[in-house]
Amino acid sequence: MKKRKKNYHHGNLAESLLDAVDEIATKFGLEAVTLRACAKLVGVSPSAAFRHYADKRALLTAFATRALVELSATMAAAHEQAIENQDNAFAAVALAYVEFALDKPAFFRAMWREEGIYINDEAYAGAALNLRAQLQGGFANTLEDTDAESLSAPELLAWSSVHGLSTLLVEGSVQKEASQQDKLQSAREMISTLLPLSTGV
Amino acid sequence: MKKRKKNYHHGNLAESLLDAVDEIATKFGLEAVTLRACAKLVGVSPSAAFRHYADKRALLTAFATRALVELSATMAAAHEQAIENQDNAFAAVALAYVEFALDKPAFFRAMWREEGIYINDEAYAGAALNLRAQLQGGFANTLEDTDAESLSAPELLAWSSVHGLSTLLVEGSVQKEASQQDKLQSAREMISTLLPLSTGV
DNA sequence: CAAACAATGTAATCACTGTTCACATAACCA
DNA sequence: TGGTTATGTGAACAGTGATTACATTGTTTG
Repeated sequence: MKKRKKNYHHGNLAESLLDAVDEIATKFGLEAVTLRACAKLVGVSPSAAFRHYADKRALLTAFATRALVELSATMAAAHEQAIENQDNAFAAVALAYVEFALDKPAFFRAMWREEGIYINDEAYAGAALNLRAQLQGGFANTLEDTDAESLSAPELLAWSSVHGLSTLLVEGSVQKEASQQDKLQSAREMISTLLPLSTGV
Repeated sequence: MKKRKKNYHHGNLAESLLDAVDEIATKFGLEAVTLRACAKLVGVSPSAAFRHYADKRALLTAFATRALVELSATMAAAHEQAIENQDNAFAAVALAYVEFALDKPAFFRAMWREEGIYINDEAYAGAALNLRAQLQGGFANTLEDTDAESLSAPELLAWSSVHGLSTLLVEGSVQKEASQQDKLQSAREMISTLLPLSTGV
């Protein structure tokens, strides 16, 4: 975090650019993220970015990867704490998913869009795979886990519903005017409707 | 559909531009949709578009509206046919939702993005409301419908899961390599897993 | 230690984007 | 008929991502 001044070489421009994306996306939305704005925010010429990222799309892919990692960490923490408290791990992880989307909509939006990121990028694909494992891990306590590779129907339903609710809330298709609290409450109710899946089998 | 040639005035440029968006988005993806490309496709100067749409965003909003209307119609048809066949109406409507997303990913993508369209546009909001009614109507047979205005927990779960699965499939986060058939099969399984949760009041 | 080399940043420039403005043309209506 | 409105044109504008030749710094090695 040290800021040496007057440095021709920035030090770790790659990471700083991601911070810039974060800041701009959080403040003004993903569509407002521009290569030049990021460069200016970091205090560097626009073309400098291309030394670290082949593309704007590559930059966004790196950002999406960071988002995936953060979400994984959030879910892992929720999982751990639920086990400590002897709460239902599935419900905790599912709620953490929605909560993350509500807290950091720019992150959440950036994570999944096939157009706009390089979905086959190695780091991205790895993070996505890891998140999926995290999801299945979160479900593992409660859901029938037939195959480690493919998602079982209950697992797919769980992920789909949680992901879908997050999307609908973030995009304003549902409860546009509601408070964060109300949205979370809806999420809780939806998740509890989902719970019978976990007790069976 | 008549194409009068050499007309300085196009006739119904507004609609034709939407067709152009459709064509380009379907062929090359939503991100490839450019005002100039649409204009060229229609055979008109770029600035002509602004006589009919205030913005590029307004054009995309109109396109999203069209998509919503089509989806509503698709679901209505599925609903009707299910009743004829004495099939489960909810399952039919839900499957139609996913099927639409898979068939017309550009439409589906365009429908929901808050950034990129004017979510408060009158026509758009109306179509969205109508779709929601359509959804609740589809569920009405099987789901407990407590309140016409707000979504009940089972309704929210139903919409969320169907919407989430569609998103995950369209964005390639799940079953990226699978065939259309396999994806639909997964959808069917997920929906049938969902059924007991929704019907059991 | 200095010279060669690689890594990193800059400035100028390109094609393309959405958008605007003054103007041209056609349709409509009194 | 003539004038008003609706619609389309062409030339511009600033802003975008991207490339190129060049400048600066950090690192390695003889």
